[in-house]
Amino acid sequence: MLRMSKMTDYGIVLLTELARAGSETRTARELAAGTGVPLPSVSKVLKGLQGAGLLVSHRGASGGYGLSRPAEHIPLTEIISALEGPVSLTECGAQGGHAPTGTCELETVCRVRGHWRVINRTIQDALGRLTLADLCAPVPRLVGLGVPARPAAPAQNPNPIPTTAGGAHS
Amino acid sequence: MLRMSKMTDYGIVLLTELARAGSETRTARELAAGTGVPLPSVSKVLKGLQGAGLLVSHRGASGGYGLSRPAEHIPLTEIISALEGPVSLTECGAQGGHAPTGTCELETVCRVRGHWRVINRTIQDALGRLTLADLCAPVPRLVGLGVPARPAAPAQNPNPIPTTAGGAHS
DNA sequence: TTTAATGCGGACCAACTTAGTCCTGTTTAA
DNA sequence: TTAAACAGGACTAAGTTGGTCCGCATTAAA
Repeated sequence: MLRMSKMTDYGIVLLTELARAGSETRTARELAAGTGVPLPSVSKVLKGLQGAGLLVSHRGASGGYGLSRPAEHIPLTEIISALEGPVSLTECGAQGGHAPTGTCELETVCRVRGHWRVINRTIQDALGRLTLADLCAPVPRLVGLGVPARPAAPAQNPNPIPTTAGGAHS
Repeated sequence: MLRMSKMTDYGIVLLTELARAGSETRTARELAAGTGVPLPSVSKVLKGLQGAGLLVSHRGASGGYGLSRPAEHIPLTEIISALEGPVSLTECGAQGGHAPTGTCELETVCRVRGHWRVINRTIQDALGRLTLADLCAPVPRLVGLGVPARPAAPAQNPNPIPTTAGGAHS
């Protein structure tokens, strides 16, 4: 499935809500009400985003959270990696030092490893080119994602087999 | 972390090993010995790949597994989705029907959803452009991944903050 | 000065997922 | 007939995740 954790999903929803508030701050309570995310989880996610430097917080009465910089300057990769570590499909290729060489017991025989670095960078590039501001735009009219503007065809994929094993998982 | 499951990782390692064998078949036992992956797991993964149509199996004595088609015609997306469902960062955008509309309780308020479709397709494109044959090539000299050849800079990312929350997760 | 609202930093738990093991068929070449 | 190999389960242990809760520190306003 290759999915993000729910918390990261929450984080993105909360950030877009916050971006819509412009320079005003919002309390965790307000954001919970506005998005439908349960308050304790909102709290936890916001704390994480604050720790990563994406949000600034004001404590005390009439406190709240605000973006630390304009939404245009917050790339999607940074949001994701703030909440669940470096964007990487495999442990071994993670640049953050998650697998400090030696963790993967197959390392000596693994002939695939070098390729993951490239693949991971590709995904990071695609995700990093998208900012929080893009996610706030009303209609998904995203360009410059690194994929040539092109119809729905699977591009240079010359095999006629329907991608994704068809019914196996549906 | 955004990672694949270990089983999928195994699957890819096993498939490359199998691709190296050309048109010969290999037994689960041989593959386990050749890759270092524990035999029961090898068995499980191969069964999955067989069910998805990526492998053909021959039962009985001197049986074994072989690729169902040339490695050049097996895109990476198909391998991944065979072992862990459709390639998608979120449940709600998954094309396989995993979340049959209504699963996500935030659906009515979620303003981000439309964007995920685009993001997911981007990643699918990048991954689908790569085949098993590419993964077998000795050196990662991969082109045409959909990302314009470009230096290591994170592209249009003008913020000075070190991506990935720095020490928080390392 | 007091009060109440708010974020901070944890500990904690239940549920789910994952990786791994094992067992009993069935098939098939020798 | 035999043994090697795949097929298809059930099962378990460990880890992760999502979610809850609590007491504390901070601060604006009454």
